[in-house]
Amino acid sequence: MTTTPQPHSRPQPTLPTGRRLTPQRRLVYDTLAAAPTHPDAEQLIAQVRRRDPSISVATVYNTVRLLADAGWILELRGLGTRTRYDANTAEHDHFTCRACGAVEDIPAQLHGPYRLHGEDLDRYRVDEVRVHALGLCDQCVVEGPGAD
Amino acid sequence: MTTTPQPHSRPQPTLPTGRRLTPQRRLVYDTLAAAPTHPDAEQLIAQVRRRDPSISVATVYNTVRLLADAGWILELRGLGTRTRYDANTAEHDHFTCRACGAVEDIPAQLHGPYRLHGEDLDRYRVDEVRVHALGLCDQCVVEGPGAD
DNA sequence: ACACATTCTTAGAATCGTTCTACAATGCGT
DNA sequence: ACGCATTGTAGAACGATTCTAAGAATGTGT
Repeated sequence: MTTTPQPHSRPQPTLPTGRRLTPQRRLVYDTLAAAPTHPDAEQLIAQVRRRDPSISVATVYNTVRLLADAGWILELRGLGTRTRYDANTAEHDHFTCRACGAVEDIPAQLHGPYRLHGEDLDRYRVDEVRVHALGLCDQCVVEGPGAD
Repeated sequence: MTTTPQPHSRPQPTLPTGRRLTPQRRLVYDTLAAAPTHPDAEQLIAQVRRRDPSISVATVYNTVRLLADAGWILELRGLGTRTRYDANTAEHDHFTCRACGAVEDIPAQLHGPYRLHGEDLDRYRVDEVRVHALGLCDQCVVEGPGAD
């Protein structure tokens, strides 16, 4: 990593009108912002409960939806069966390890610009392109291509 | 379309040993191969039932899994909430319309090569890159940018 | 500080998409 | 035609997510 972002800084201090940043919500956001890999709901709930065992499943689900709508976090669908959550809202792509299932960010500057071209493009009004790489992470390559 | 593939040709006439291409399975495959957009399970079941109303939900689910394992079709996760199915197994990307939810193929030659670069790439052993574009399809642009 | 309206958290029920189970029906090799 | 593995069906079961109802907490105006 060349830059060191503050994991606890709130990128968008605005929630929809009337909605409050409660301790539970702050806890969910902070927990997610501190997670290196992008947890799914079950993992996030477990991590959050280490700090507040009384928080309910519904509160975490409600909170991630609220935070996603507000633009504080990203909901990642399609990286596997479950929805994963990502506190990094800067433009970036994702890498999934086929062996261990871990999901990592790929900084946007690590890949060249993706550009659609061709005559058929008249049919598309593209405003976002998501890139998802799959393969083996460093650790799984080391630990044993022959194992399993 | 510049090329005109035969929708009813079977790309891989091999199923796992002992598994038969039954009328129900052929119907599911043919229906999917004839669908312009990539249906989810519910849509596919409805389309299949127009030709065979007695086919069961489980049969369609079992069949798409079998066909996917055999490489006849692709399971598309992450384009929305539900899994969608695609009889086009050639390399290509996908476009999702934010307005109507339709999913279309983007031929691989319509975009430039995606290439990872940078020193951090030592950590990734990428073997596949999926690209997903989002925006508005031709029809939804025409029908009304202001009409939500 | 008090009353009030709004928002929040909680536990459990409900829902949605998908998979599993049990059993009858089918089809292939002999 | 017989035996046996494979298949199709309906419905139950399952896991992830969302909804509901009720009470608790918060903020505001006085």
